[in-house]
Amino acid sequence: MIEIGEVTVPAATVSRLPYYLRALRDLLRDGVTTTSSSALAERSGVGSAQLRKDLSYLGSFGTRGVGYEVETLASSISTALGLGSEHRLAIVGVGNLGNALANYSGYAARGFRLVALIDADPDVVGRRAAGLEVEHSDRLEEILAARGVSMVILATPGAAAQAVAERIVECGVREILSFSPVALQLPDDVVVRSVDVAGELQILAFHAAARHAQEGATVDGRTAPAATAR
Amino acid sequence: MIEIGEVTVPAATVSRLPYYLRALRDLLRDGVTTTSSSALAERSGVGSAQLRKDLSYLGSFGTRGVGYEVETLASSISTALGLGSEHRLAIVGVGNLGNALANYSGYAARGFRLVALIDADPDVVGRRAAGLEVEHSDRLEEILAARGVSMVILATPGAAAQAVAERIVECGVREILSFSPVALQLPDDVVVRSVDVAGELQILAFHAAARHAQEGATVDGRTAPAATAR
DNA sequence: CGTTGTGAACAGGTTCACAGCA
DNA sequence: TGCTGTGAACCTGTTCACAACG
Repeated sequence: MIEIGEVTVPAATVSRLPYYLRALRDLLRDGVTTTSSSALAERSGVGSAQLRKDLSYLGSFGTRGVGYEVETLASSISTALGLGSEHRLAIVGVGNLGNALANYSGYAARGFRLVALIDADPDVVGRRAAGLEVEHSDRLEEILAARGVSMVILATPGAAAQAVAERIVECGVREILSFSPVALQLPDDVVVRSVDVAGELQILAFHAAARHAQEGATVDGRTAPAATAR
Repeated sequence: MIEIGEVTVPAATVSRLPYYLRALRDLLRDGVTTTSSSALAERSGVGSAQLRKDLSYLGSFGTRGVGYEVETLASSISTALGLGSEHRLAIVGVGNLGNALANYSGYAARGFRLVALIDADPDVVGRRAAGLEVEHSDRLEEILAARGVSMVILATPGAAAQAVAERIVECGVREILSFSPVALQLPDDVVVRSVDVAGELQILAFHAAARHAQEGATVDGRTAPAATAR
């Protein structure tokens, strides 16, 4: 649970707000002005009760018997998410993935501004992407301070991640989105969201194995790749 | 909860198995042969009770008073995750992100084999990445069938995602890792894991807003500037 | 002894079902 | 009438604390 102002919002709710916001923006684009919890929930991939309960943590935005005004609700969620103020973003680690993330075009529309690209590899330093030049990580502290960076996307190799993260935190950054597959040890007040592509694939592999185990069992009784039983 | 063989494993547990596996591989690399639940938990970023409970769903792997043998445990988890058999992988949508994902080098080591790159853009078709040539999505069904693809990474623009996903499912693929920021409407037996970079940033923004609201409130009631430590 | 494996207590999140209201 | 907002019931997952045991 996360406190904001005098309200408390469950972490699970916060993690769904971006879905609602996206669905609302799609509706706006399509010229829809009013929607209902069930219609919006379907677009967001959740249940309608879930959606209403989530919104109830932020306030009361709908009209009973009618539904929600798309534009109003979108801006309310947007405000709750803190997208009113601009967040200045740096990408540290500009390999394949960091480069792809730099070229992502959706930052500005969502209140983020990419202001620095940083890497340790001399071959990468000096390259340009997204209108920025990649700068050397020796100057990391200087750059983060000068550009007023408040959020960092960390896309370094795993071996470098912990050390770099510590330097970043030392600069006062408290929100990090990490793509490095390591559990970062950082002070409690630092928020780290972690995206791990290989891990996601492994989770899918587990589901595949479960499916095959079941089919194997029901179809012909032979063992499919399964858990080492107890 | 997910059934595999005669065992039932909570989804939350499955989502942590990759962390444990990674930590174990790091230990192996460092030549460590034995570890304890608390040491392994620390490396994985979870509590030790959590780790032991998670492992208990898969079986009993440790020695009381001693701990776990790193290699044995790693291979047990690996088997549970279905990484024994090879999973044939296609990337659909080879833009910035798809390209970066194609160049990721860790697939083979984790039991995945990238066997096709597919895109709808004629400018992209024909390019090479990771030893493969990008092929046109007109031939998607043909390619997935011929290569025995069982898992797909979907990295198309949002507008195309739903339609492409339906074609993929039609080919018998039941595990999809999507990077497109839309809630895919697919049959219940299809497992979709979704990674949304913009969404993750928005969640971080919420945390930043919460932090500022608190500081602003306690400091002087006005909105506080940047997060200079607490 | 020291560490695992696990029942039992707890916490958090989801779903239900309906009262409240335009 | 129909949809929102929400207390209460339910369910899932986490943490505690200790018995089991090499």
